[in-house]
Amino acid sequence: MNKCDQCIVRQLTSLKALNKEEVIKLANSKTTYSIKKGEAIFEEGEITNGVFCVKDGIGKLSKLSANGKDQIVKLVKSGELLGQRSMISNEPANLSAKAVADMEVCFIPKAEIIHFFNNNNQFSMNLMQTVCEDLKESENDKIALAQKTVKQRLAETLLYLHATFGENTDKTLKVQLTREELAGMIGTATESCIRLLSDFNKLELIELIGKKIVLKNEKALKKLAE
Amino acid sequence: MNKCDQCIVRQLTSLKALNKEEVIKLANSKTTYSIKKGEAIFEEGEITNGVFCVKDGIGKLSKLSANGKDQIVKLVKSGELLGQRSMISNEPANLSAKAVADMEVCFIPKAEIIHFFNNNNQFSMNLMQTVCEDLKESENDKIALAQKTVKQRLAETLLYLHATFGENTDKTLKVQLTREELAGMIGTATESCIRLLSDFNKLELIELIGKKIVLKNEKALKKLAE
DNA sequence: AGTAGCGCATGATAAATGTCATATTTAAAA
DNA sequence: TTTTAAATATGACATTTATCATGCGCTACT
Repeated sequence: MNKCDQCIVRQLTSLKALNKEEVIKLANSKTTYSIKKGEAIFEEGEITNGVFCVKDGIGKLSKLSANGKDQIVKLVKSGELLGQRSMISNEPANLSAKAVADMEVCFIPKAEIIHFFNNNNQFSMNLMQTVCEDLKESENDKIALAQKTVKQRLAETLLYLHATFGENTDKTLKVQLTREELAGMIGTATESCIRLLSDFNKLELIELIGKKIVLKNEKALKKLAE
Repeated sequence: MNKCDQCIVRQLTSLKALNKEEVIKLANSKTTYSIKKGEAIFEEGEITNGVFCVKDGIGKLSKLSANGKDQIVKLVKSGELLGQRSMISNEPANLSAKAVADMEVCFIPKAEIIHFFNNNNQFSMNLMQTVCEDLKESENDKIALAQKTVKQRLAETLLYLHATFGENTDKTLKVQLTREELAGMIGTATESCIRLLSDFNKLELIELIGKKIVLKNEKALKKLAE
């Protein structure tokens, strides 16, 4: 079995506060899953009864809206926990979690998390802080959505994707989202997103290599995003 | 001194989990403030070093954006805690808190909250749950901003104001926001907001009595908001 | 009473964004 | 390889929303 005490990713999460004994408990209760690109970890409305720790890959949290569009609320990468909110609130998942790139995740049952939360102050404080961090980010996103134009949000999102997930050796963005997904992140129509990418391309802010994207002028993008 | 054990509002917050001894500790450390309509409880960037428990009145959490508009992120009423997020994250306030109607708030120093958090599992779980609730709401707002039209968001917001804050004896909404504030809540220009209110008025969905608003056809508003 | 200032209202217009139609390219499947 | 479907791209147009200009009606102050 994969021992959690050797897991580097654990150190990036709230779980870093666990002591030796707790880590053993964790290792005995967790289940590891491989999720292929496009597959779901859990769907909106499901009761998860635990959290998923992302070991590798990239995932998206999204919600299908009335008009049929899939709104991406957040992207996640290794070192993040998924499903904490629903678990704590005792509610079915508000969002779906799907893999944008092949993922490895560990499922940790609710009972374990609650036990750690009640018996390890550092852990509960860490967990609290991550949720608070998510809240802050969400509020700031809200403000951006309310006050920035689609163009500004696209520029901002491209910079965010580059800063958060990095680039390949050919300088293209490592996260490869479809135009539809990108549109879903910034809250616009797919065609509008494609059109603006073309504009950015013509202005040499970015370069489009097939479906891949290279940031060519980050400074100008930053200025555009304000 | 106002004893916290008699405070009805305390029962509505995470603080309901405190035992007798803790409530005495709370009563000895808290400070009560009166905030007049328009005044700030704290401003964006301030370090608050504690939380504010809203006893009475209505407040808004907002952020001034680059273009000079004040984006309202959330309204708060009695029974809510303010500034938990910043306190937990050890960061200056991300948002300003101002009174929309005269308020009474109690300030509770950080040290007390942290002490309760570390020594009372029920309290820490309650606090965690409120932050999770805020997060869920914020994510749902984000989706609405990204996918609904201004008209839909206005209808939704009017219904929310009615459901959350109720109405006066003359049926007008109890929260009295300026058109500018209302526009700031739904993320649009003041003029667009005014124009849509006029439209709703003409369609008899609402009635405008001076600056006050009466919901006349909730069913149709709900349908409009989808 | 006058007048200054602010919030509300509305028109005219421009700009941003969405929608529908239709190519074109890319990737997957047979 | 050929075939097919899906993703990307672009044009034309409709709709939504923002912006600028102006006027009205309060209310506060002198």
